[in-house]
Amino acid sequence: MKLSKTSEHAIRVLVYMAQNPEEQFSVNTLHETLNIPFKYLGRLMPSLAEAGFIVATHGKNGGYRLLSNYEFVTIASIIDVVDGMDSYSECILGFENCGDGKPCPLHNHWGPHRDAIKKLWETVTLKDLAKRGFKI
Amino acid sequence: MKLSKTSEHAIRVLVYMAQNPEEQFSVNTLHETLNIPFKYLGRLMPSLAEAGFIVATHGKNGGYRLLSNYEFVTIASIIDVVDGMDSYSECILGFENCGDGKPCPLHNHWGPHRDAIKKLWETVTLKDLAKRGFKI
DNA sequence: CATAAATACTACCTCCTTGTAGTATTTATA
DNA sequence: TATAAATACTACAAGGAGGTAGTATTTATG
Repeated sequence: MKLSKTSEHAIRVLVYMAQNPEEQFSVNTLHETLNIPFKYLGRLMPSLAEAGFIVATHGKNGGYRLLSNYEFVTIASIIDVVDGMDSYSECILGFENCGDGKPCPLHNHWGPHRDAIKKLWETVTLKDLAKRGFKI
Repeated sequence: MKLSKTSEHAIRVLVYMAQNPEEQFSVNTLHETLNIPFKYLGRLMPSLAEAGFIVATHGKNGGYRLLSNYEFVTIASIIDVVDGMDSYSECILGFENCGDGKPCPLHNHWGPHRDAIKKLWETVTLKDLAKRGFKI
């Protein structure tokens, strides 16, 4: 029922960056602004770059900048990179082949909620979340 | 987005027992029927007994039996014992004081789903789930 | 009373997540 | 060209979840 800490961090960083999508941010700035451990963030950012959300500039005055497709980056695509989206398709009781044909006791109760949340994450984009006035 | 393995086990055990609520089950029987590790189950059951879901009979021919209030035992009360229900009230991004007044970027999207699932777990009882034909 | 079969307890092991530390590499600039 | 400031890489440490193992305790029964 929770995101991993790493997913929380990733979403917060990217939403924060999306509030000033043209700006370049150093890891140190993000660390100080968002209260995310510096070294941990320094390991997360390259994976977000590899995933195609951001791009790094090396050397002095370097940092990270959002890619221009950020308007279409969904929460699901972020979770997918960090945690994986598997749990949003799987049985809540862990049965491999639970489904409409052979449901577990919770299947009919849980399925609609799980699907609704999955669809939510697949629909909401960084742009949707980048409005000011939110706690980041 | 997942229950812990231990919660999965606890729910499966209790739903299975609720299908024959008068019967007494040994840990070994439950282990073999439900494919839950014997020793792990042997540690889980006393905690379910302490929580008031089941009662143990010691010695030869002993085992566990559901208590008579099982009809009113909710999924939430089981999760509460094993995992805790805290995450069903907390902010999805981990903000301590996220709320309607000072929402995080996901608060308005996530809150309704989180609340709906919490209500579901607080509503569904072992009796509701004990119907036959389910995969246990 | 001895034995068998059951729960109860305690210690340990492994893996994953989170976080920390140090060092290498890259690049702007005085 | 030397320095400073940034990312990149790699190893390690702490803690919790899941699982294993062994032993103690309880009790029915021959």
